Amino acid sequence: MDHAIPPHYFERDALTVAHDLVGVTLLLHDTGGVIVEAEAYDHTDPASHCFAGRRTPRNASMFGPPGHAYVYRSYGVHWCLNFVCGRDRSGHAVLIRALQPVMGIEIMQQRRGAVPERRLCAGPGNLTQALGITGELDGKPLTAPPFKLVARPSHVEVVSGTRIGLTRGVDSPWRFGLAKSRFVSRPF
DNA sequence: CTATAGATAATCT
DNA sequence: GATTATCTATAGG
Repeated sequence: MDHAIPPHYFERDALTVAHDLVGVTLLLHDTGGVIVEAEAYDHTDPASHCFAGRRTPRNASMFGPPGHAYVYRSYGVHWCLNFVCGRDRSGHAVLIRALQPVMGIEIMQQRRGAVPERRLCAGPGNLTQALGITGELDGKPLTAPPFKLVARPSHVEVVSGTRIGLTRGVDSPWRFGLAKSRFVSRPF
C-alpha cells in the first residue's frame, strides 16, 4: 500500500525535510522515480536565493506556503525543482537533484536523448528535462496532480556532504543522498 | 574514474 | 555589466 506524503510533512525546516526526502518517490504524470539526492537552502544561507529574506520576482514562491513547488531557471537554460518547506514562510526550500528512474523510463529517455539510465535523472537540470518540468509548475502544490509523492520505506540509509556548484556556503553539509546509489549526480 | 573549459541567457545590481 | 543552486565535451590518470 502506498502512503502519500501529507501536507504537514513540509512544515519543517529545510534540513530536516531534505534528509527525510531521500527515498521518497516523486512522480509527475507518468514519469518519475526515487529521490536519491537533495540539498537544503534557507534564509540564513549565503548560497540561497532568499538569503537574508531578500525577495525578487523569481523567488516569490519560496516565500509562499510550504508543500508547493519553487521552479526557477538556472544559468538561463535549465529548470530546477525545489520543494518549499518551513513553518513561517521565511524562505526554506529543498532542491531535488537526482532520481532513480522508476516510472515512464522510455518517455524520459525520449526527452533526454541517448544517455545511460544512471544519468537519466542525475542532476537538477537533467531531472526536470526528463520529467517535463517547466516554470509553469512554479508555485503549484506538491500534494495534488500532476505531482504525486509516495512515502519511503521504513529503513533508508542517508549520507550527507557539501553541496554542489556553489561559490558561497560551500562548507555547509546540506546535501543528502541515498547511500551507495549510483543514480546520484556526483559521488558523496 | 576526476578535473577543467566553454557555452549559455535569464536574473539581478 | 556581472553573476549563476548547470551541463557537456574533452583531456588526463
